[in-house]
Amino acid sequence: MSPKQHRPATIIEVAKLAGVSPSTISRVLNGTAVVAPETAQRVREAIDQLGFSPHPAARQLVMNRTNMIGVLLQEISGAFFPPMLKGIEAGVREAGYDLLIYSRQNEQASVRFGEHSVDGLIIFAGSMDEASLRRYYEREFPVVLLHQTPPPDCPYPFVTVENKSGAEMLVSHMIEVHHRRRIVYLQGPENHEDSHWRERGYREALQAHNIAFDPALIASGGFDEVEAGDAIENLLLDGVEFDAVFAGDDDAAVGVIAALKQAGRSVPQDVSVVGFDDVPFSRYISPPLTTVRAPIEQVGRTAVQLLVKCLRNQPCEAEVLLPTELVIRQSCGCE
Amino acid sequence: MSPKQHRPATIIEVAKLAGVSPSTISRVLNGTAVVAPETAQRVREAIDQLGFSPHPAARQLVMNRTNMIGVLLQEISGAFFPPMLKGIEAGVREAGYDLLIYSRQNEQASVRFGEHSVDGLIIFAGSMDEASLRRYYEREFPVVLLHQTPPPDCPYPFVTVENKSGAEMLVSHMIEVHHRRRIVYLQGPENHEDSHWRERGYREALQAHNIAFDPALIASGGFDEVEAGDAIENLLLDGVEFDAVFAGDDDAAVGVIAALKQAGRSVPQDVSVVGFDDVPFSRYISPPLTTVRAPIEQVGRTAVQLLVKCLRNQPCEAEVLLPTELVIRQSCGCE
DNA sequence: AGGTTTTCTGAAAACGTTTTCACTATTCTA
DNA sequence: TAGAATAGTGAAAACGTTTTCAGAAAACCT
Repeated sequence: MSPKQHRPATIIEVAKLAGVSPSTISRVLNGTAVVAPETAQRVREAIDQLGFSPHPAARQLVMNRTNMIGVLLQEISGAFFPPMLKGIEAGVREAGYDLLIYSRQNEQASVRFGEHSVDGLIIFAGSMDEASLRRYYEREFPVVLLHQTPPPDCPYPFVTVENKSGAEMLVSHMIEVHHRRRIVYLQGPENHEDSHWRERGYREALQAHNIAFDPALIASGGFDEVEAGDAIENLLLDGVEFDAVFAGDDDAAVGVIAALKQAGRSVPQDVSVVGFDDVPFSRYISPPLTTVRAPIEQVGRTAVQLLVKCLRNQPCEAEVLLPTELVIRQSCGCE
Repeated sequence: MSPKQHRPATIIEVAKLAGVSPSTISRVLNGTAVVAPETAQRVREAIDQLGFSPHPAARQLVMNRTNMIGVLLQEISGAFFPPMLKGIEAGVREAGYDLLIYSRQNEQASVRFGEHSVDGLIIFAGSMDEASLRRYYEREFPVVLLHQTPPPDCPYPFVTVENKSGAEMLVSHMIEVHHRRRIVYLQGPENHEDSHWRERGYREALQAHNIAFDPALIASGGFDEVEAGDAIENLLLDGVEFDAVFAGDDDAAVGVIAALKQAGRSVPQDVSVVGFDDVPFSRYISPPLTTVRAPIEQVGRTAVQLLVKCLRNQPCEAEVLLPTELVIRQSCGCE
């Protein structure tokens, strides 16, 4: 059908073939003005015949928008990101945009990243320093934050989950039904807001049950399987007594369980272990993991929806907090 | 530092400030010609002062390349895609490109997708029909295929793993060391090439040990947890006798194990179960899964490297087959 | 029937770069 | 010292769209 030309057809060739001006082609393409039905028909035929599709760069240049949404994150790995990414992808698709992924493993985010490469940016916690963020804000560049509250002087919208109440449910459960009293908490990466709120929930649950907070029971698990395993190992080596572990997240929990077994402690008889997030494999590990379900996919999708509202200059929530839900399995000691 | 202008600076303003022509700015920006050291210095200062960065669309328009690589896949979920994506991301980053993700959940891939939006495309098995693929080939659009051999008339490069020998190792192991003779194979999604080769390996292992192939032992597991579980349930209901299951992949294997336990069969005492891929959680399920390690991340990275070679008109392998490796854990019956 | 609105279309400017070509000043060659 | 090569720079065309403006033809009014 279409000729074997190496260069794809341009709007001008289509115009010539249809016997009209480029303006008219543009109009039927975008429905931006009414054109006579017969003309439109001729144009459509010409388009088909040449297999024409408009050059995005040309369009971007004149319209000053790319129709792309960017997402900035630290790394794709872990059990946590895939569902989040999936939600983002779905949201982006629904809204008719394309998705540009930036994972800056360790490099600093380029100051001017995405400035005109994308129409808006979704930034995951910790992927960008405050200074850069502020620069975006000054330029009124659309951004929504994920699992991170913005600094007060650049009030970007953000979406996250109810970390504190989730954590509270978790440790209250271990205290109330399994009578645990010495519960260790494994912190996430430094300055990770999720970790901060989970620790708050942990402390409040302790307090509500009149259990004194013991700093010796806090260690760093990095939301990471091996780091968490090492942390537990060290605790054991140091002779710290504990009968339960709130691992921070599910990834860390599997590391904890492995380390505990390795050391000859049985889970959940000797020590209860709980995670956070309810990633897909949590139900399959041994013992099946008691955790809190975070609507990860929904977080991603919601973020996109917020961003799109901003892009359309529609009013948009300043923050959304998605609910979490306790899911009891067996690693806490339940049957 | 930079003025609070709403519109970012253009190359022309930089040129004015530095007292040179736009051409010169372009030259120091791209190092495309030698410019006097003092001039270059002045230009760099002007660039910094205005916080200038070139508009990608303008550049794309004139250079006719986007500096983006696209990846087309069906869905981000499953344990398989994240590592693959991670590898792709790493490769893309290394090569200095950006990554555009297209997941077409169920919609057909637009015929002209990516034609000028990306410089090249990585297409995962089954994400594009042959007709569209052929159209790309006619237009000499750079593509590399993932886990799929191209049709003979469009010999695009492809990368995949040694499915056949991996499967062979797996079932030979079950035959030789665990004396299994009635081994079911759960096929993947229809026309999935990985599944095809794994079945070949399965059959050859059978044959090598003089075990007759029994069609009753073949069912469809879809490389999916619940589909695989259902398949096993049905086999059990139909009274089919078997003492081992090669589940097709790891996702399916967890479904199989769950279904077996549900039915009161113990794994691995009553029946051996093995998967394929060695996704991260495989070691943590109960019992730990015997499987074959496929270098998934490496597959993604290699694909990008091939694609980049094509983009640079360097010679590039027509196919690369990454080796697989047996990893013995306990679901087969080993200790 | 004459004026006014409406409908449809085209010319041309703009978007922000890269690149070719030509030109000047400088350095080299013999 | 004259001519030739070289280094450094600028003017302007090109990339492929969208959009503003204005004009022609057709339809509508009274």
